Amino acid sequence: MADTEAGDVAELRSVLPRIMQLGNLMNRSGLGERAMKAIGADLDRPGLSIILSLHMTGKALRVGEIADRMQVAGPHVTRHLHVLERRRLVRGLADPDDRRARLVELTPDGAGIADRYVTTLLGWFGEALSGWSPEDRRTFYDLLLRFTDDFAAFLSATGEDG
Amino acid sequence: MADTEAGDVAELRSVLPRIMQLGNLMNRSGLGERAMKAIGADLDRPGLSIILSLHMTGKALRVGEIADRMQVAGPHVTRHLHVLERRRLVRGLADPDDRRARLVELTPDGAGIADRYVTTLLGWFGEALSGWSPEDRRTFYDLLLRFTDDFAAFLSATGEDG
DNA sequence: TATTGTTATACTCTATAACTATA
DNA sequence: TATAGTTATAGAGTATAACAATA
Repeated sequence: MADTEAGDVAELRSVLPRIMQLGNLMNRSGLGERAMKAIGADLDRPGLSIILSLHMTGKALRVGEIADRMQVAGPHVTRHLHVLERRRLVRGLADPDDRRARLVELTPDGAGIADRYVTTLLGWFGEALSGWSPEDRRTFYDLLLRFTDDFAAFLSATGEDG
Repeated sequence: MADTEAGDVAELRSVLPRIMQLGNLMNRSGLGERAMKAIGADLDRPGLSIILSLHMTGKALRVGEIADRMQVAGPHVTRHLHVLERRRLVRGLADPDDRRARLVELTPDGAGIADRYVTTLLGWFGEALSGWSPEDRRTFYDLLLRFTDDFAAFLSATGEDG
């Protein structure tokens, strides 16, 4: 048992850099810029992030909800929404239930960009995984889902009290 | 075959948000700040990133090599190295082979912070995975390694020519 | 002439504070 | 009095340009 624990830690230690690397590949590394270029769009990262939040949710969101999903402060979203609205990629609606709030939704143009962006990224992942067996892909998807769920749950469980 | 392909794409589409989420958990989400707090250190993110680069490589690096690993421009590294040097977390050495270059290495203090940081993160991952069977962990580690390798290889293969 | 690194400068991203309108 | 959002302001992170020293 002690051996098993020690082995696990050693193994995990060798994996940690890869998890970090994956995080960097997704965020830094110019992956997003490359995909934007591939689809002929030129949004900055905050703008893209807003559009993807709306796209992945599939419905109109309040400004605060977008900020929560992006994990940024409210004013940051407000500012970038101005740009997106001017470019007719999103539009604001009144919230019938609360007149303080503002609902934001994608225009067809905005939805098109989001969809092409996601499709491009999917294509790249598919190519990177083209040498994998269907079983390995499936297993990887399952375990990755489980891992993100468990890790996010751990973080939120330990984040509030300790 | 067509069905298999379509199924794969649909599956991948459902996984992509999780890969993005994992990237966000690693980079945004305050995970790093939390770990810094847990070990009683107070480095900013660029400083931490420099120290981790040195720690993971395990040897002295040139300024340009650090910048490459962090995927940032050179002057950014130079600036933050000043701070780290003033705090005695890294120190610069002359490169005997090339007098233009400067080698940077961790001091014991710097190495201590890097090690405690990594150990803290490892502990958290271990806790998040505490409900997993050893077989599932092992499989996840293997596939994650393979995925980051394959994806990084795909990006660098397609990045230069097309 | 090309490369390593630094200094100087400017731009992007994001947070905090102060405020307005509605609840 | 509390909440949703905006405006104004400030600070961190990062890039580009200009330069110095060595190759």
